[in-house]
Amino acid sequence: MADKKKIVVICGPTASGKTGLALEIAKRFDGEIISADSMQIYKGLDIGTAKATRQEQRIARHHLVDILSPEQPYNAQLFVQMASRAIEDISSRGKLPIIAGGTGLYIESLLNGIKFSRQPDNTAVKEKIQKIYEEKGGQYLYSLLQEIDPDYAAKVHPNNVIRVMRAIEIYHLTGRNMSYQIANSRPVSKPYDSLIIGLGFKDRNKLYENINRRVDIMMSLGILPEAEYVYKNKDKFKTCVNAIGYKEFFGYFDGTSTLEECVEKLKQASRNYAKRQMTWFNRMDDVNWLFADETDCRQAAVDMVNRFTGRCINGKSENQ
RNA sequence: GCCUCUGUAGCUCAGUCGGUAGAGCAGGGGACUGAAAAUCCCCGUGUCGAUGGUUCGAUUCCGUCCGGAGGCA
Repeated sequence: MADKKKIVVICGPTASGKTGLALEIAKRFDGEIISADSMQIYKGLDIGTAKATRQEQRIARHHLVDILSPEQPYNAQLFVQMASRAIEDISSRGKLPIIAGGTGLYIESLLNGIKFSRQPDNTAVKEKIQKIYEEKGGQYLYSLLQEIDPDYAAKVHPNNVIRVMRAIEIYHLTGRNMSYQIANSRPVSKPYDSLIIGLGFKDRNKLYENINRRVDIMMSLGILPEAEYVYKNKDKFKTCVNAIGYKEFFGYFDGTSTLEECVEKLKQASRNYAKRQMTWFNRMDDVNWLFADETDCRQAAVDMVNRFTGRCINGKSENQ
């Protein structure tokens, strides 16, 4: 326990103020920020992914932002690898690693030290499974999974084709099924000594208002050219076509819907996403929740980190 | 003023040849081990516009009234 690296994690739904809080903590505690975000990793996608601005990034060093080009794939394994390395690096220089982001799977995988099995290039196998799906349907795929891995099949809904395909894929690539992977991927103890701060809202409508407002701001900042860039490359940008903020405008570029409709669609998609994020983070263990709509989050978070790190970089707390 | 259409869940609309209703979306809850900003699961009582009438029984048929859309003058 004693030699585990200390990290601070800031999670929460989109538009809850993670970026601002992370900067504040970084400033006060001499920290560096590691983005736990599946889309901010991409260069050229700034406004739609709500990256910290250039100026903000100057306040504290950012990791895992702007390091892949949009045609490159990104996934949980890569994140865990790169984030672990970044934590080592930051800690070795005596600074505090701050993980901030909204991608639940990534954060949880990192915190639990999930070891993903070695996996060779999977595109061929993926295509093969995809073809089976197109020809024989989801029910058939599911029956394959039932044979390969009855335990995992019992946990996955037959309609969840992506999961079913992935489980079949992992079996073909590694020779071991998903249940085996899950059972053997967790170390005995968690790799980091972590303080997890969750940003939540007592009143969900406040969160939704924040989201709507932020989409309007994105419009004024020029999200449209970014969206058009993704639209024009949608066949190449395999991972980031999924980003909320771009695909909602495709109808506008196709001429099948108005700009207004697309903006509404974007707000809607963001709200739905925020709710899914809340579900994920609510389930996670050891989250210290702060409610952005009723407490002074900044100060409360600073106090928490203070207690956690046992040091006080910038002197006294503000309320004295 | 006359004629036609229309008023059903927060929204868009089905439907009931008269036995008090159901989809999609929204909303709520949940799942999640290499696509995760993805993918998937569960949750539907609402004076069926108002009011009279016919009927054992009306949201459904008839009358009147009040909204809304269109057409003719």
